[in-house]
Amino acid sequence: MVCQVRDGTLQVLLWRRARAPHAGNWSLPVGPVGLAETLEEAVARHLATKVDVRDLAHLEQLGTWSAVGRVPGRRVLATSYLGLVPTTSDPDTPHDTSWHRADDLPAMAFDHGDVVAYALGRVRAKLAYTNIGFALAPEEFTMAELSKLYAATLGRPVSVTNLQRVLVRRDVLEATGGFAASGSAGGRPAARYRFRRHTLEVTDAFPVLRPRGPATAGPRQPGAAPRS
Amino acid sequence: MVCQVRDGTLQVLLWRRARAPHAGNWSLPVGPVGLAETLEEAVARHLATKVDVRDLAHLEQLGTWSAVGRVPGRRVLATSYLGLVPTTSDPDTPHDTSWHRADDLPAMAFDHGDVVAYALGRVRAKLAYTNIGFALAPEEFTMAELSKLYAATLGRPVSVTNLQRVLVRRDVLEATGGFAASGSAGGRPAARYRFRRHTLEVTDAFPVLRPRGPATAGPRQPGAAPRS
DNA sequence: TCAAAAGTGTTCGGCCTACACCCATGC
DNA sequence: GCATGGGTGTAGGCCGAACACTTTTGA
Repeated sequence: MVCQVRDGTLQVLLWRRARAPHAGNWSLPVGPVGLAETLEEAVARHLATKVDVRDLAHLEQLGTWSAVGRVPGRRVLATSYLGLVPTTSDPDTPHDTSWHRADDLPAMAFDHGDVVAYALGRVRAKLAYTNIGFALAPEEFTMAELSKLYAATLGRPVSVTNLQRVLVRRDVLEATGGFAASGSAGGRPAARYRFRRHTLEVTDAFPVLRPRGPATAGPRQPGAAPRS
Repeated sequence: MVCQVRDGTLQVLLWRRARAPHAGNWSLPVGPVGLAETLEEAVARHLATKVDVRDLAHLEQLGTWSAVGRVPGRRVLATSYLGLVPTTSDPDTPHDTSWHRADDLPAMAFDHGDVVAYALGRVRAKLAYTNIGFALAPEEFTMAELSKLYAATLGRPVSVTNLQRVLVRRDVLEATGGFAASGSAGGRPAARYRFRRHTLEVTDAFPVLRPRGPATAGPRQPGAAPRS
């Protein structure tokens, strides 16, 4: 399942099926695995050739669906993946595919509705305890822009102030030193930030039942303050 | 991958392969999926018939491994599962299978070492934010016993005091009203507890970036997506 | 000088750890 | 009594949410 923040909302790329079963219904992009490729390679291949998605900033496996009747007529196991595309990418999708708002999805073919619901839950959860935002955001951004991106993904407003503090304290973001120009209405220019790393990391593992670490061991010490 | 707390340590059930490839090496119990069964049904079937594991208190999918050369000679995709067995169960395992301490595992066939490492990480993580302990613990227990179980799984000591407070606050445990007998050395009798629910629940979804709920909303509600 | 937008200081509350202290039992 | 083990009270720390306040710009 490929998703991207477009026009201020989280959207999912769907494909309208041409043939039976479920002809005319929306489904996720799918395809078979070759004998000489991994699942990840197969996913990347199908996405690139079928829907022109070549800028996957993150790809992770969700799970394998195996209900016996999930595809009528024959036995098909399907392993689903979550792919994230940054806002700066705009694939040249074919006519039978289009983006759909995550909060307004159509009925879907097979068990793809379950897959999408699971995937959306996972992205939203991971925003809270990993640096997964790197895969949705552009290379550089202001905190206001990042807040809008998070809000679009989560489906609710996100405080700019607290977002900045949390992500900087966790060392997920760093200031680039650059500033965005003020708008025509004036206002203080916004500092530009970037994600420190562009591979998925758990930045805040759940802390319960762990003994309190020695005060010196904490890599919790922040870097330099974002002002210079 | 089946695991259980035995003799105060977390152990994994392994099977010694008789034939090539990897003859003589330890591997996880495996088996093919039938055309008319789900993956979960296939796992339960193989575990029951091959290694007499019939008391799976919890079974969850881990992921699908697809490296091209993972099985020499032919293409095999494998979907791995995590199965948990409570301490009260003692399967009658055949001669070619045996339990191995999680902290002292042998070299393993195929990519099974990776699977085991991944599974152990998942169990340990989920102890912190779900009620997954129900699948390892007996029906009733004292807090001292549960603490030993957690310690065995996590590989480090767990404070009885704080474990009790955390799990009761989250409404994961409830007192049965019964008491364990004091030992011969005396001491106050320990209250007996049980897990309130015996299906996996996220009891403490990661709270970051969420607006503060209305104070009247009571204890935290579950329902967020699983984190993994 | 004022409005607008960004960033910081500070308070508040929740939750978890640690540790001291109280309770119940057998000898 | 007193040792032994279980349970509770309480203090301290960390972290995040909320919000007021300061900073920096354009008109």
